[in-house]
Amino acid sequence: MAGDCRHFKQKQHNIKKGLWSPEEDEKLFSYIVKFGVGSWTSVPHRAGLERCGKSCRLRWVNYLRPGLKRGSFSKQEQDIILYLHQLFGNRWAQIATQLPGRTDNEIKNFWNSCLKKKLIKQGIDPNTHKPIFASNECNQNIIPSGKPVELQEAFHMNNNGGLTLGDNFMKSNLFVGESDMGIDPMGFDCNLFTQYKQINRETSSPSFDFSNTLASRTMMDTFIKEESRESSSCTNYSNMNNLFAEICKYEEWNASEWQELQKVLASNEGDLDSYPMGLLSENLLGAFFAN
DNA sequence: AAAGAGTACAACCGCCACCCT
DNA sequence: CAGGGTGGCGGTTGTACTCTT
Repeated sequence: MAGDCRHFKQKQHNIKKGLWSPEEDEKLFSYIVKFGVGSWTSVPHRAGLERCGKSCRLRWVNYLRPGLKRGSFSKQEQDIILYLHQLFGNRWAQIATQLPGRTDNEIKNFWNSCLKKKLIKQGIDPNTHKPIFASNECNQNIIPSGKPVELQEAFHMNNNGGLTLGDNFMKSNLFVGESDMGIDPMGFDCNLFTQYKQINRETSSPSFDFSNTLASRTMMDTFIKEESRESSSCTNYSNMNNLFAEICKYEEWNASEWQELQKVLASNEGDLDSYPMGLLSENLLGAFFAN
């Protein structure tokens, strides 16, 4: 079968399985840092490992890759997972794109071992995110019950019970992109920030009100899903400057503030904390400088 | 202290889609 | 167009650790 190690052109004997030793980690890490990945098929041989390429790839992606967060999920991360799972279902890779430093495997494990049970305990069907014994579908909100503060602020409910992207949507940490933690700045515009900008470009209303109708909910779901689907073919470093400009425009910076940032970017130094850039981390700027 | 149960997480498996020849 | 190679994904299993009795 193509999915197992057989399709990584390797002899089947001497293929080690199971947990990775620190020595193996060291070999793989130093090889990739030195030479990059190239073809995973050739990595084990070149790195002196008795593993299949697929196993090496998995170890790198899920464990060794720089920028990965370790440790337990924060309340905010849990809220985001809950929300995105309601939108995407078990599309862990999609969900992971919105959680910088977390891998799809990690999120999947966390869901299966913890969040799922939590929901069931609360009487919520983890598949549908609706109360298990609920009969009236109209009463179900798109935001999970026990609405997380962050999400509430980002997607606040209007008087009709509809969903509105509020001003705080931009400011919420939902917009801390992949570039935070210093990973994958190439994928920055895959995140909800771009989706929001897209929405604002395509609609005249600055708040883009989603009333609580099936049609509008479907519209929003579809929109986000479509945007996410496009995520693999997104930006490159050259877009970063435009991105900064966009953010500054949104933040309504004046000309002098913008010039100040340009100076900092040019001089590659300065105290970035003093800038009103809640969405941008120093790591993002670091990635920008590094380019 | 030991054994069994439960939990968390790492790793594997099988399938699919894409690319290249 | 067909077929092989490869990377990526989601589901599942295995294992180490923790908790409970």
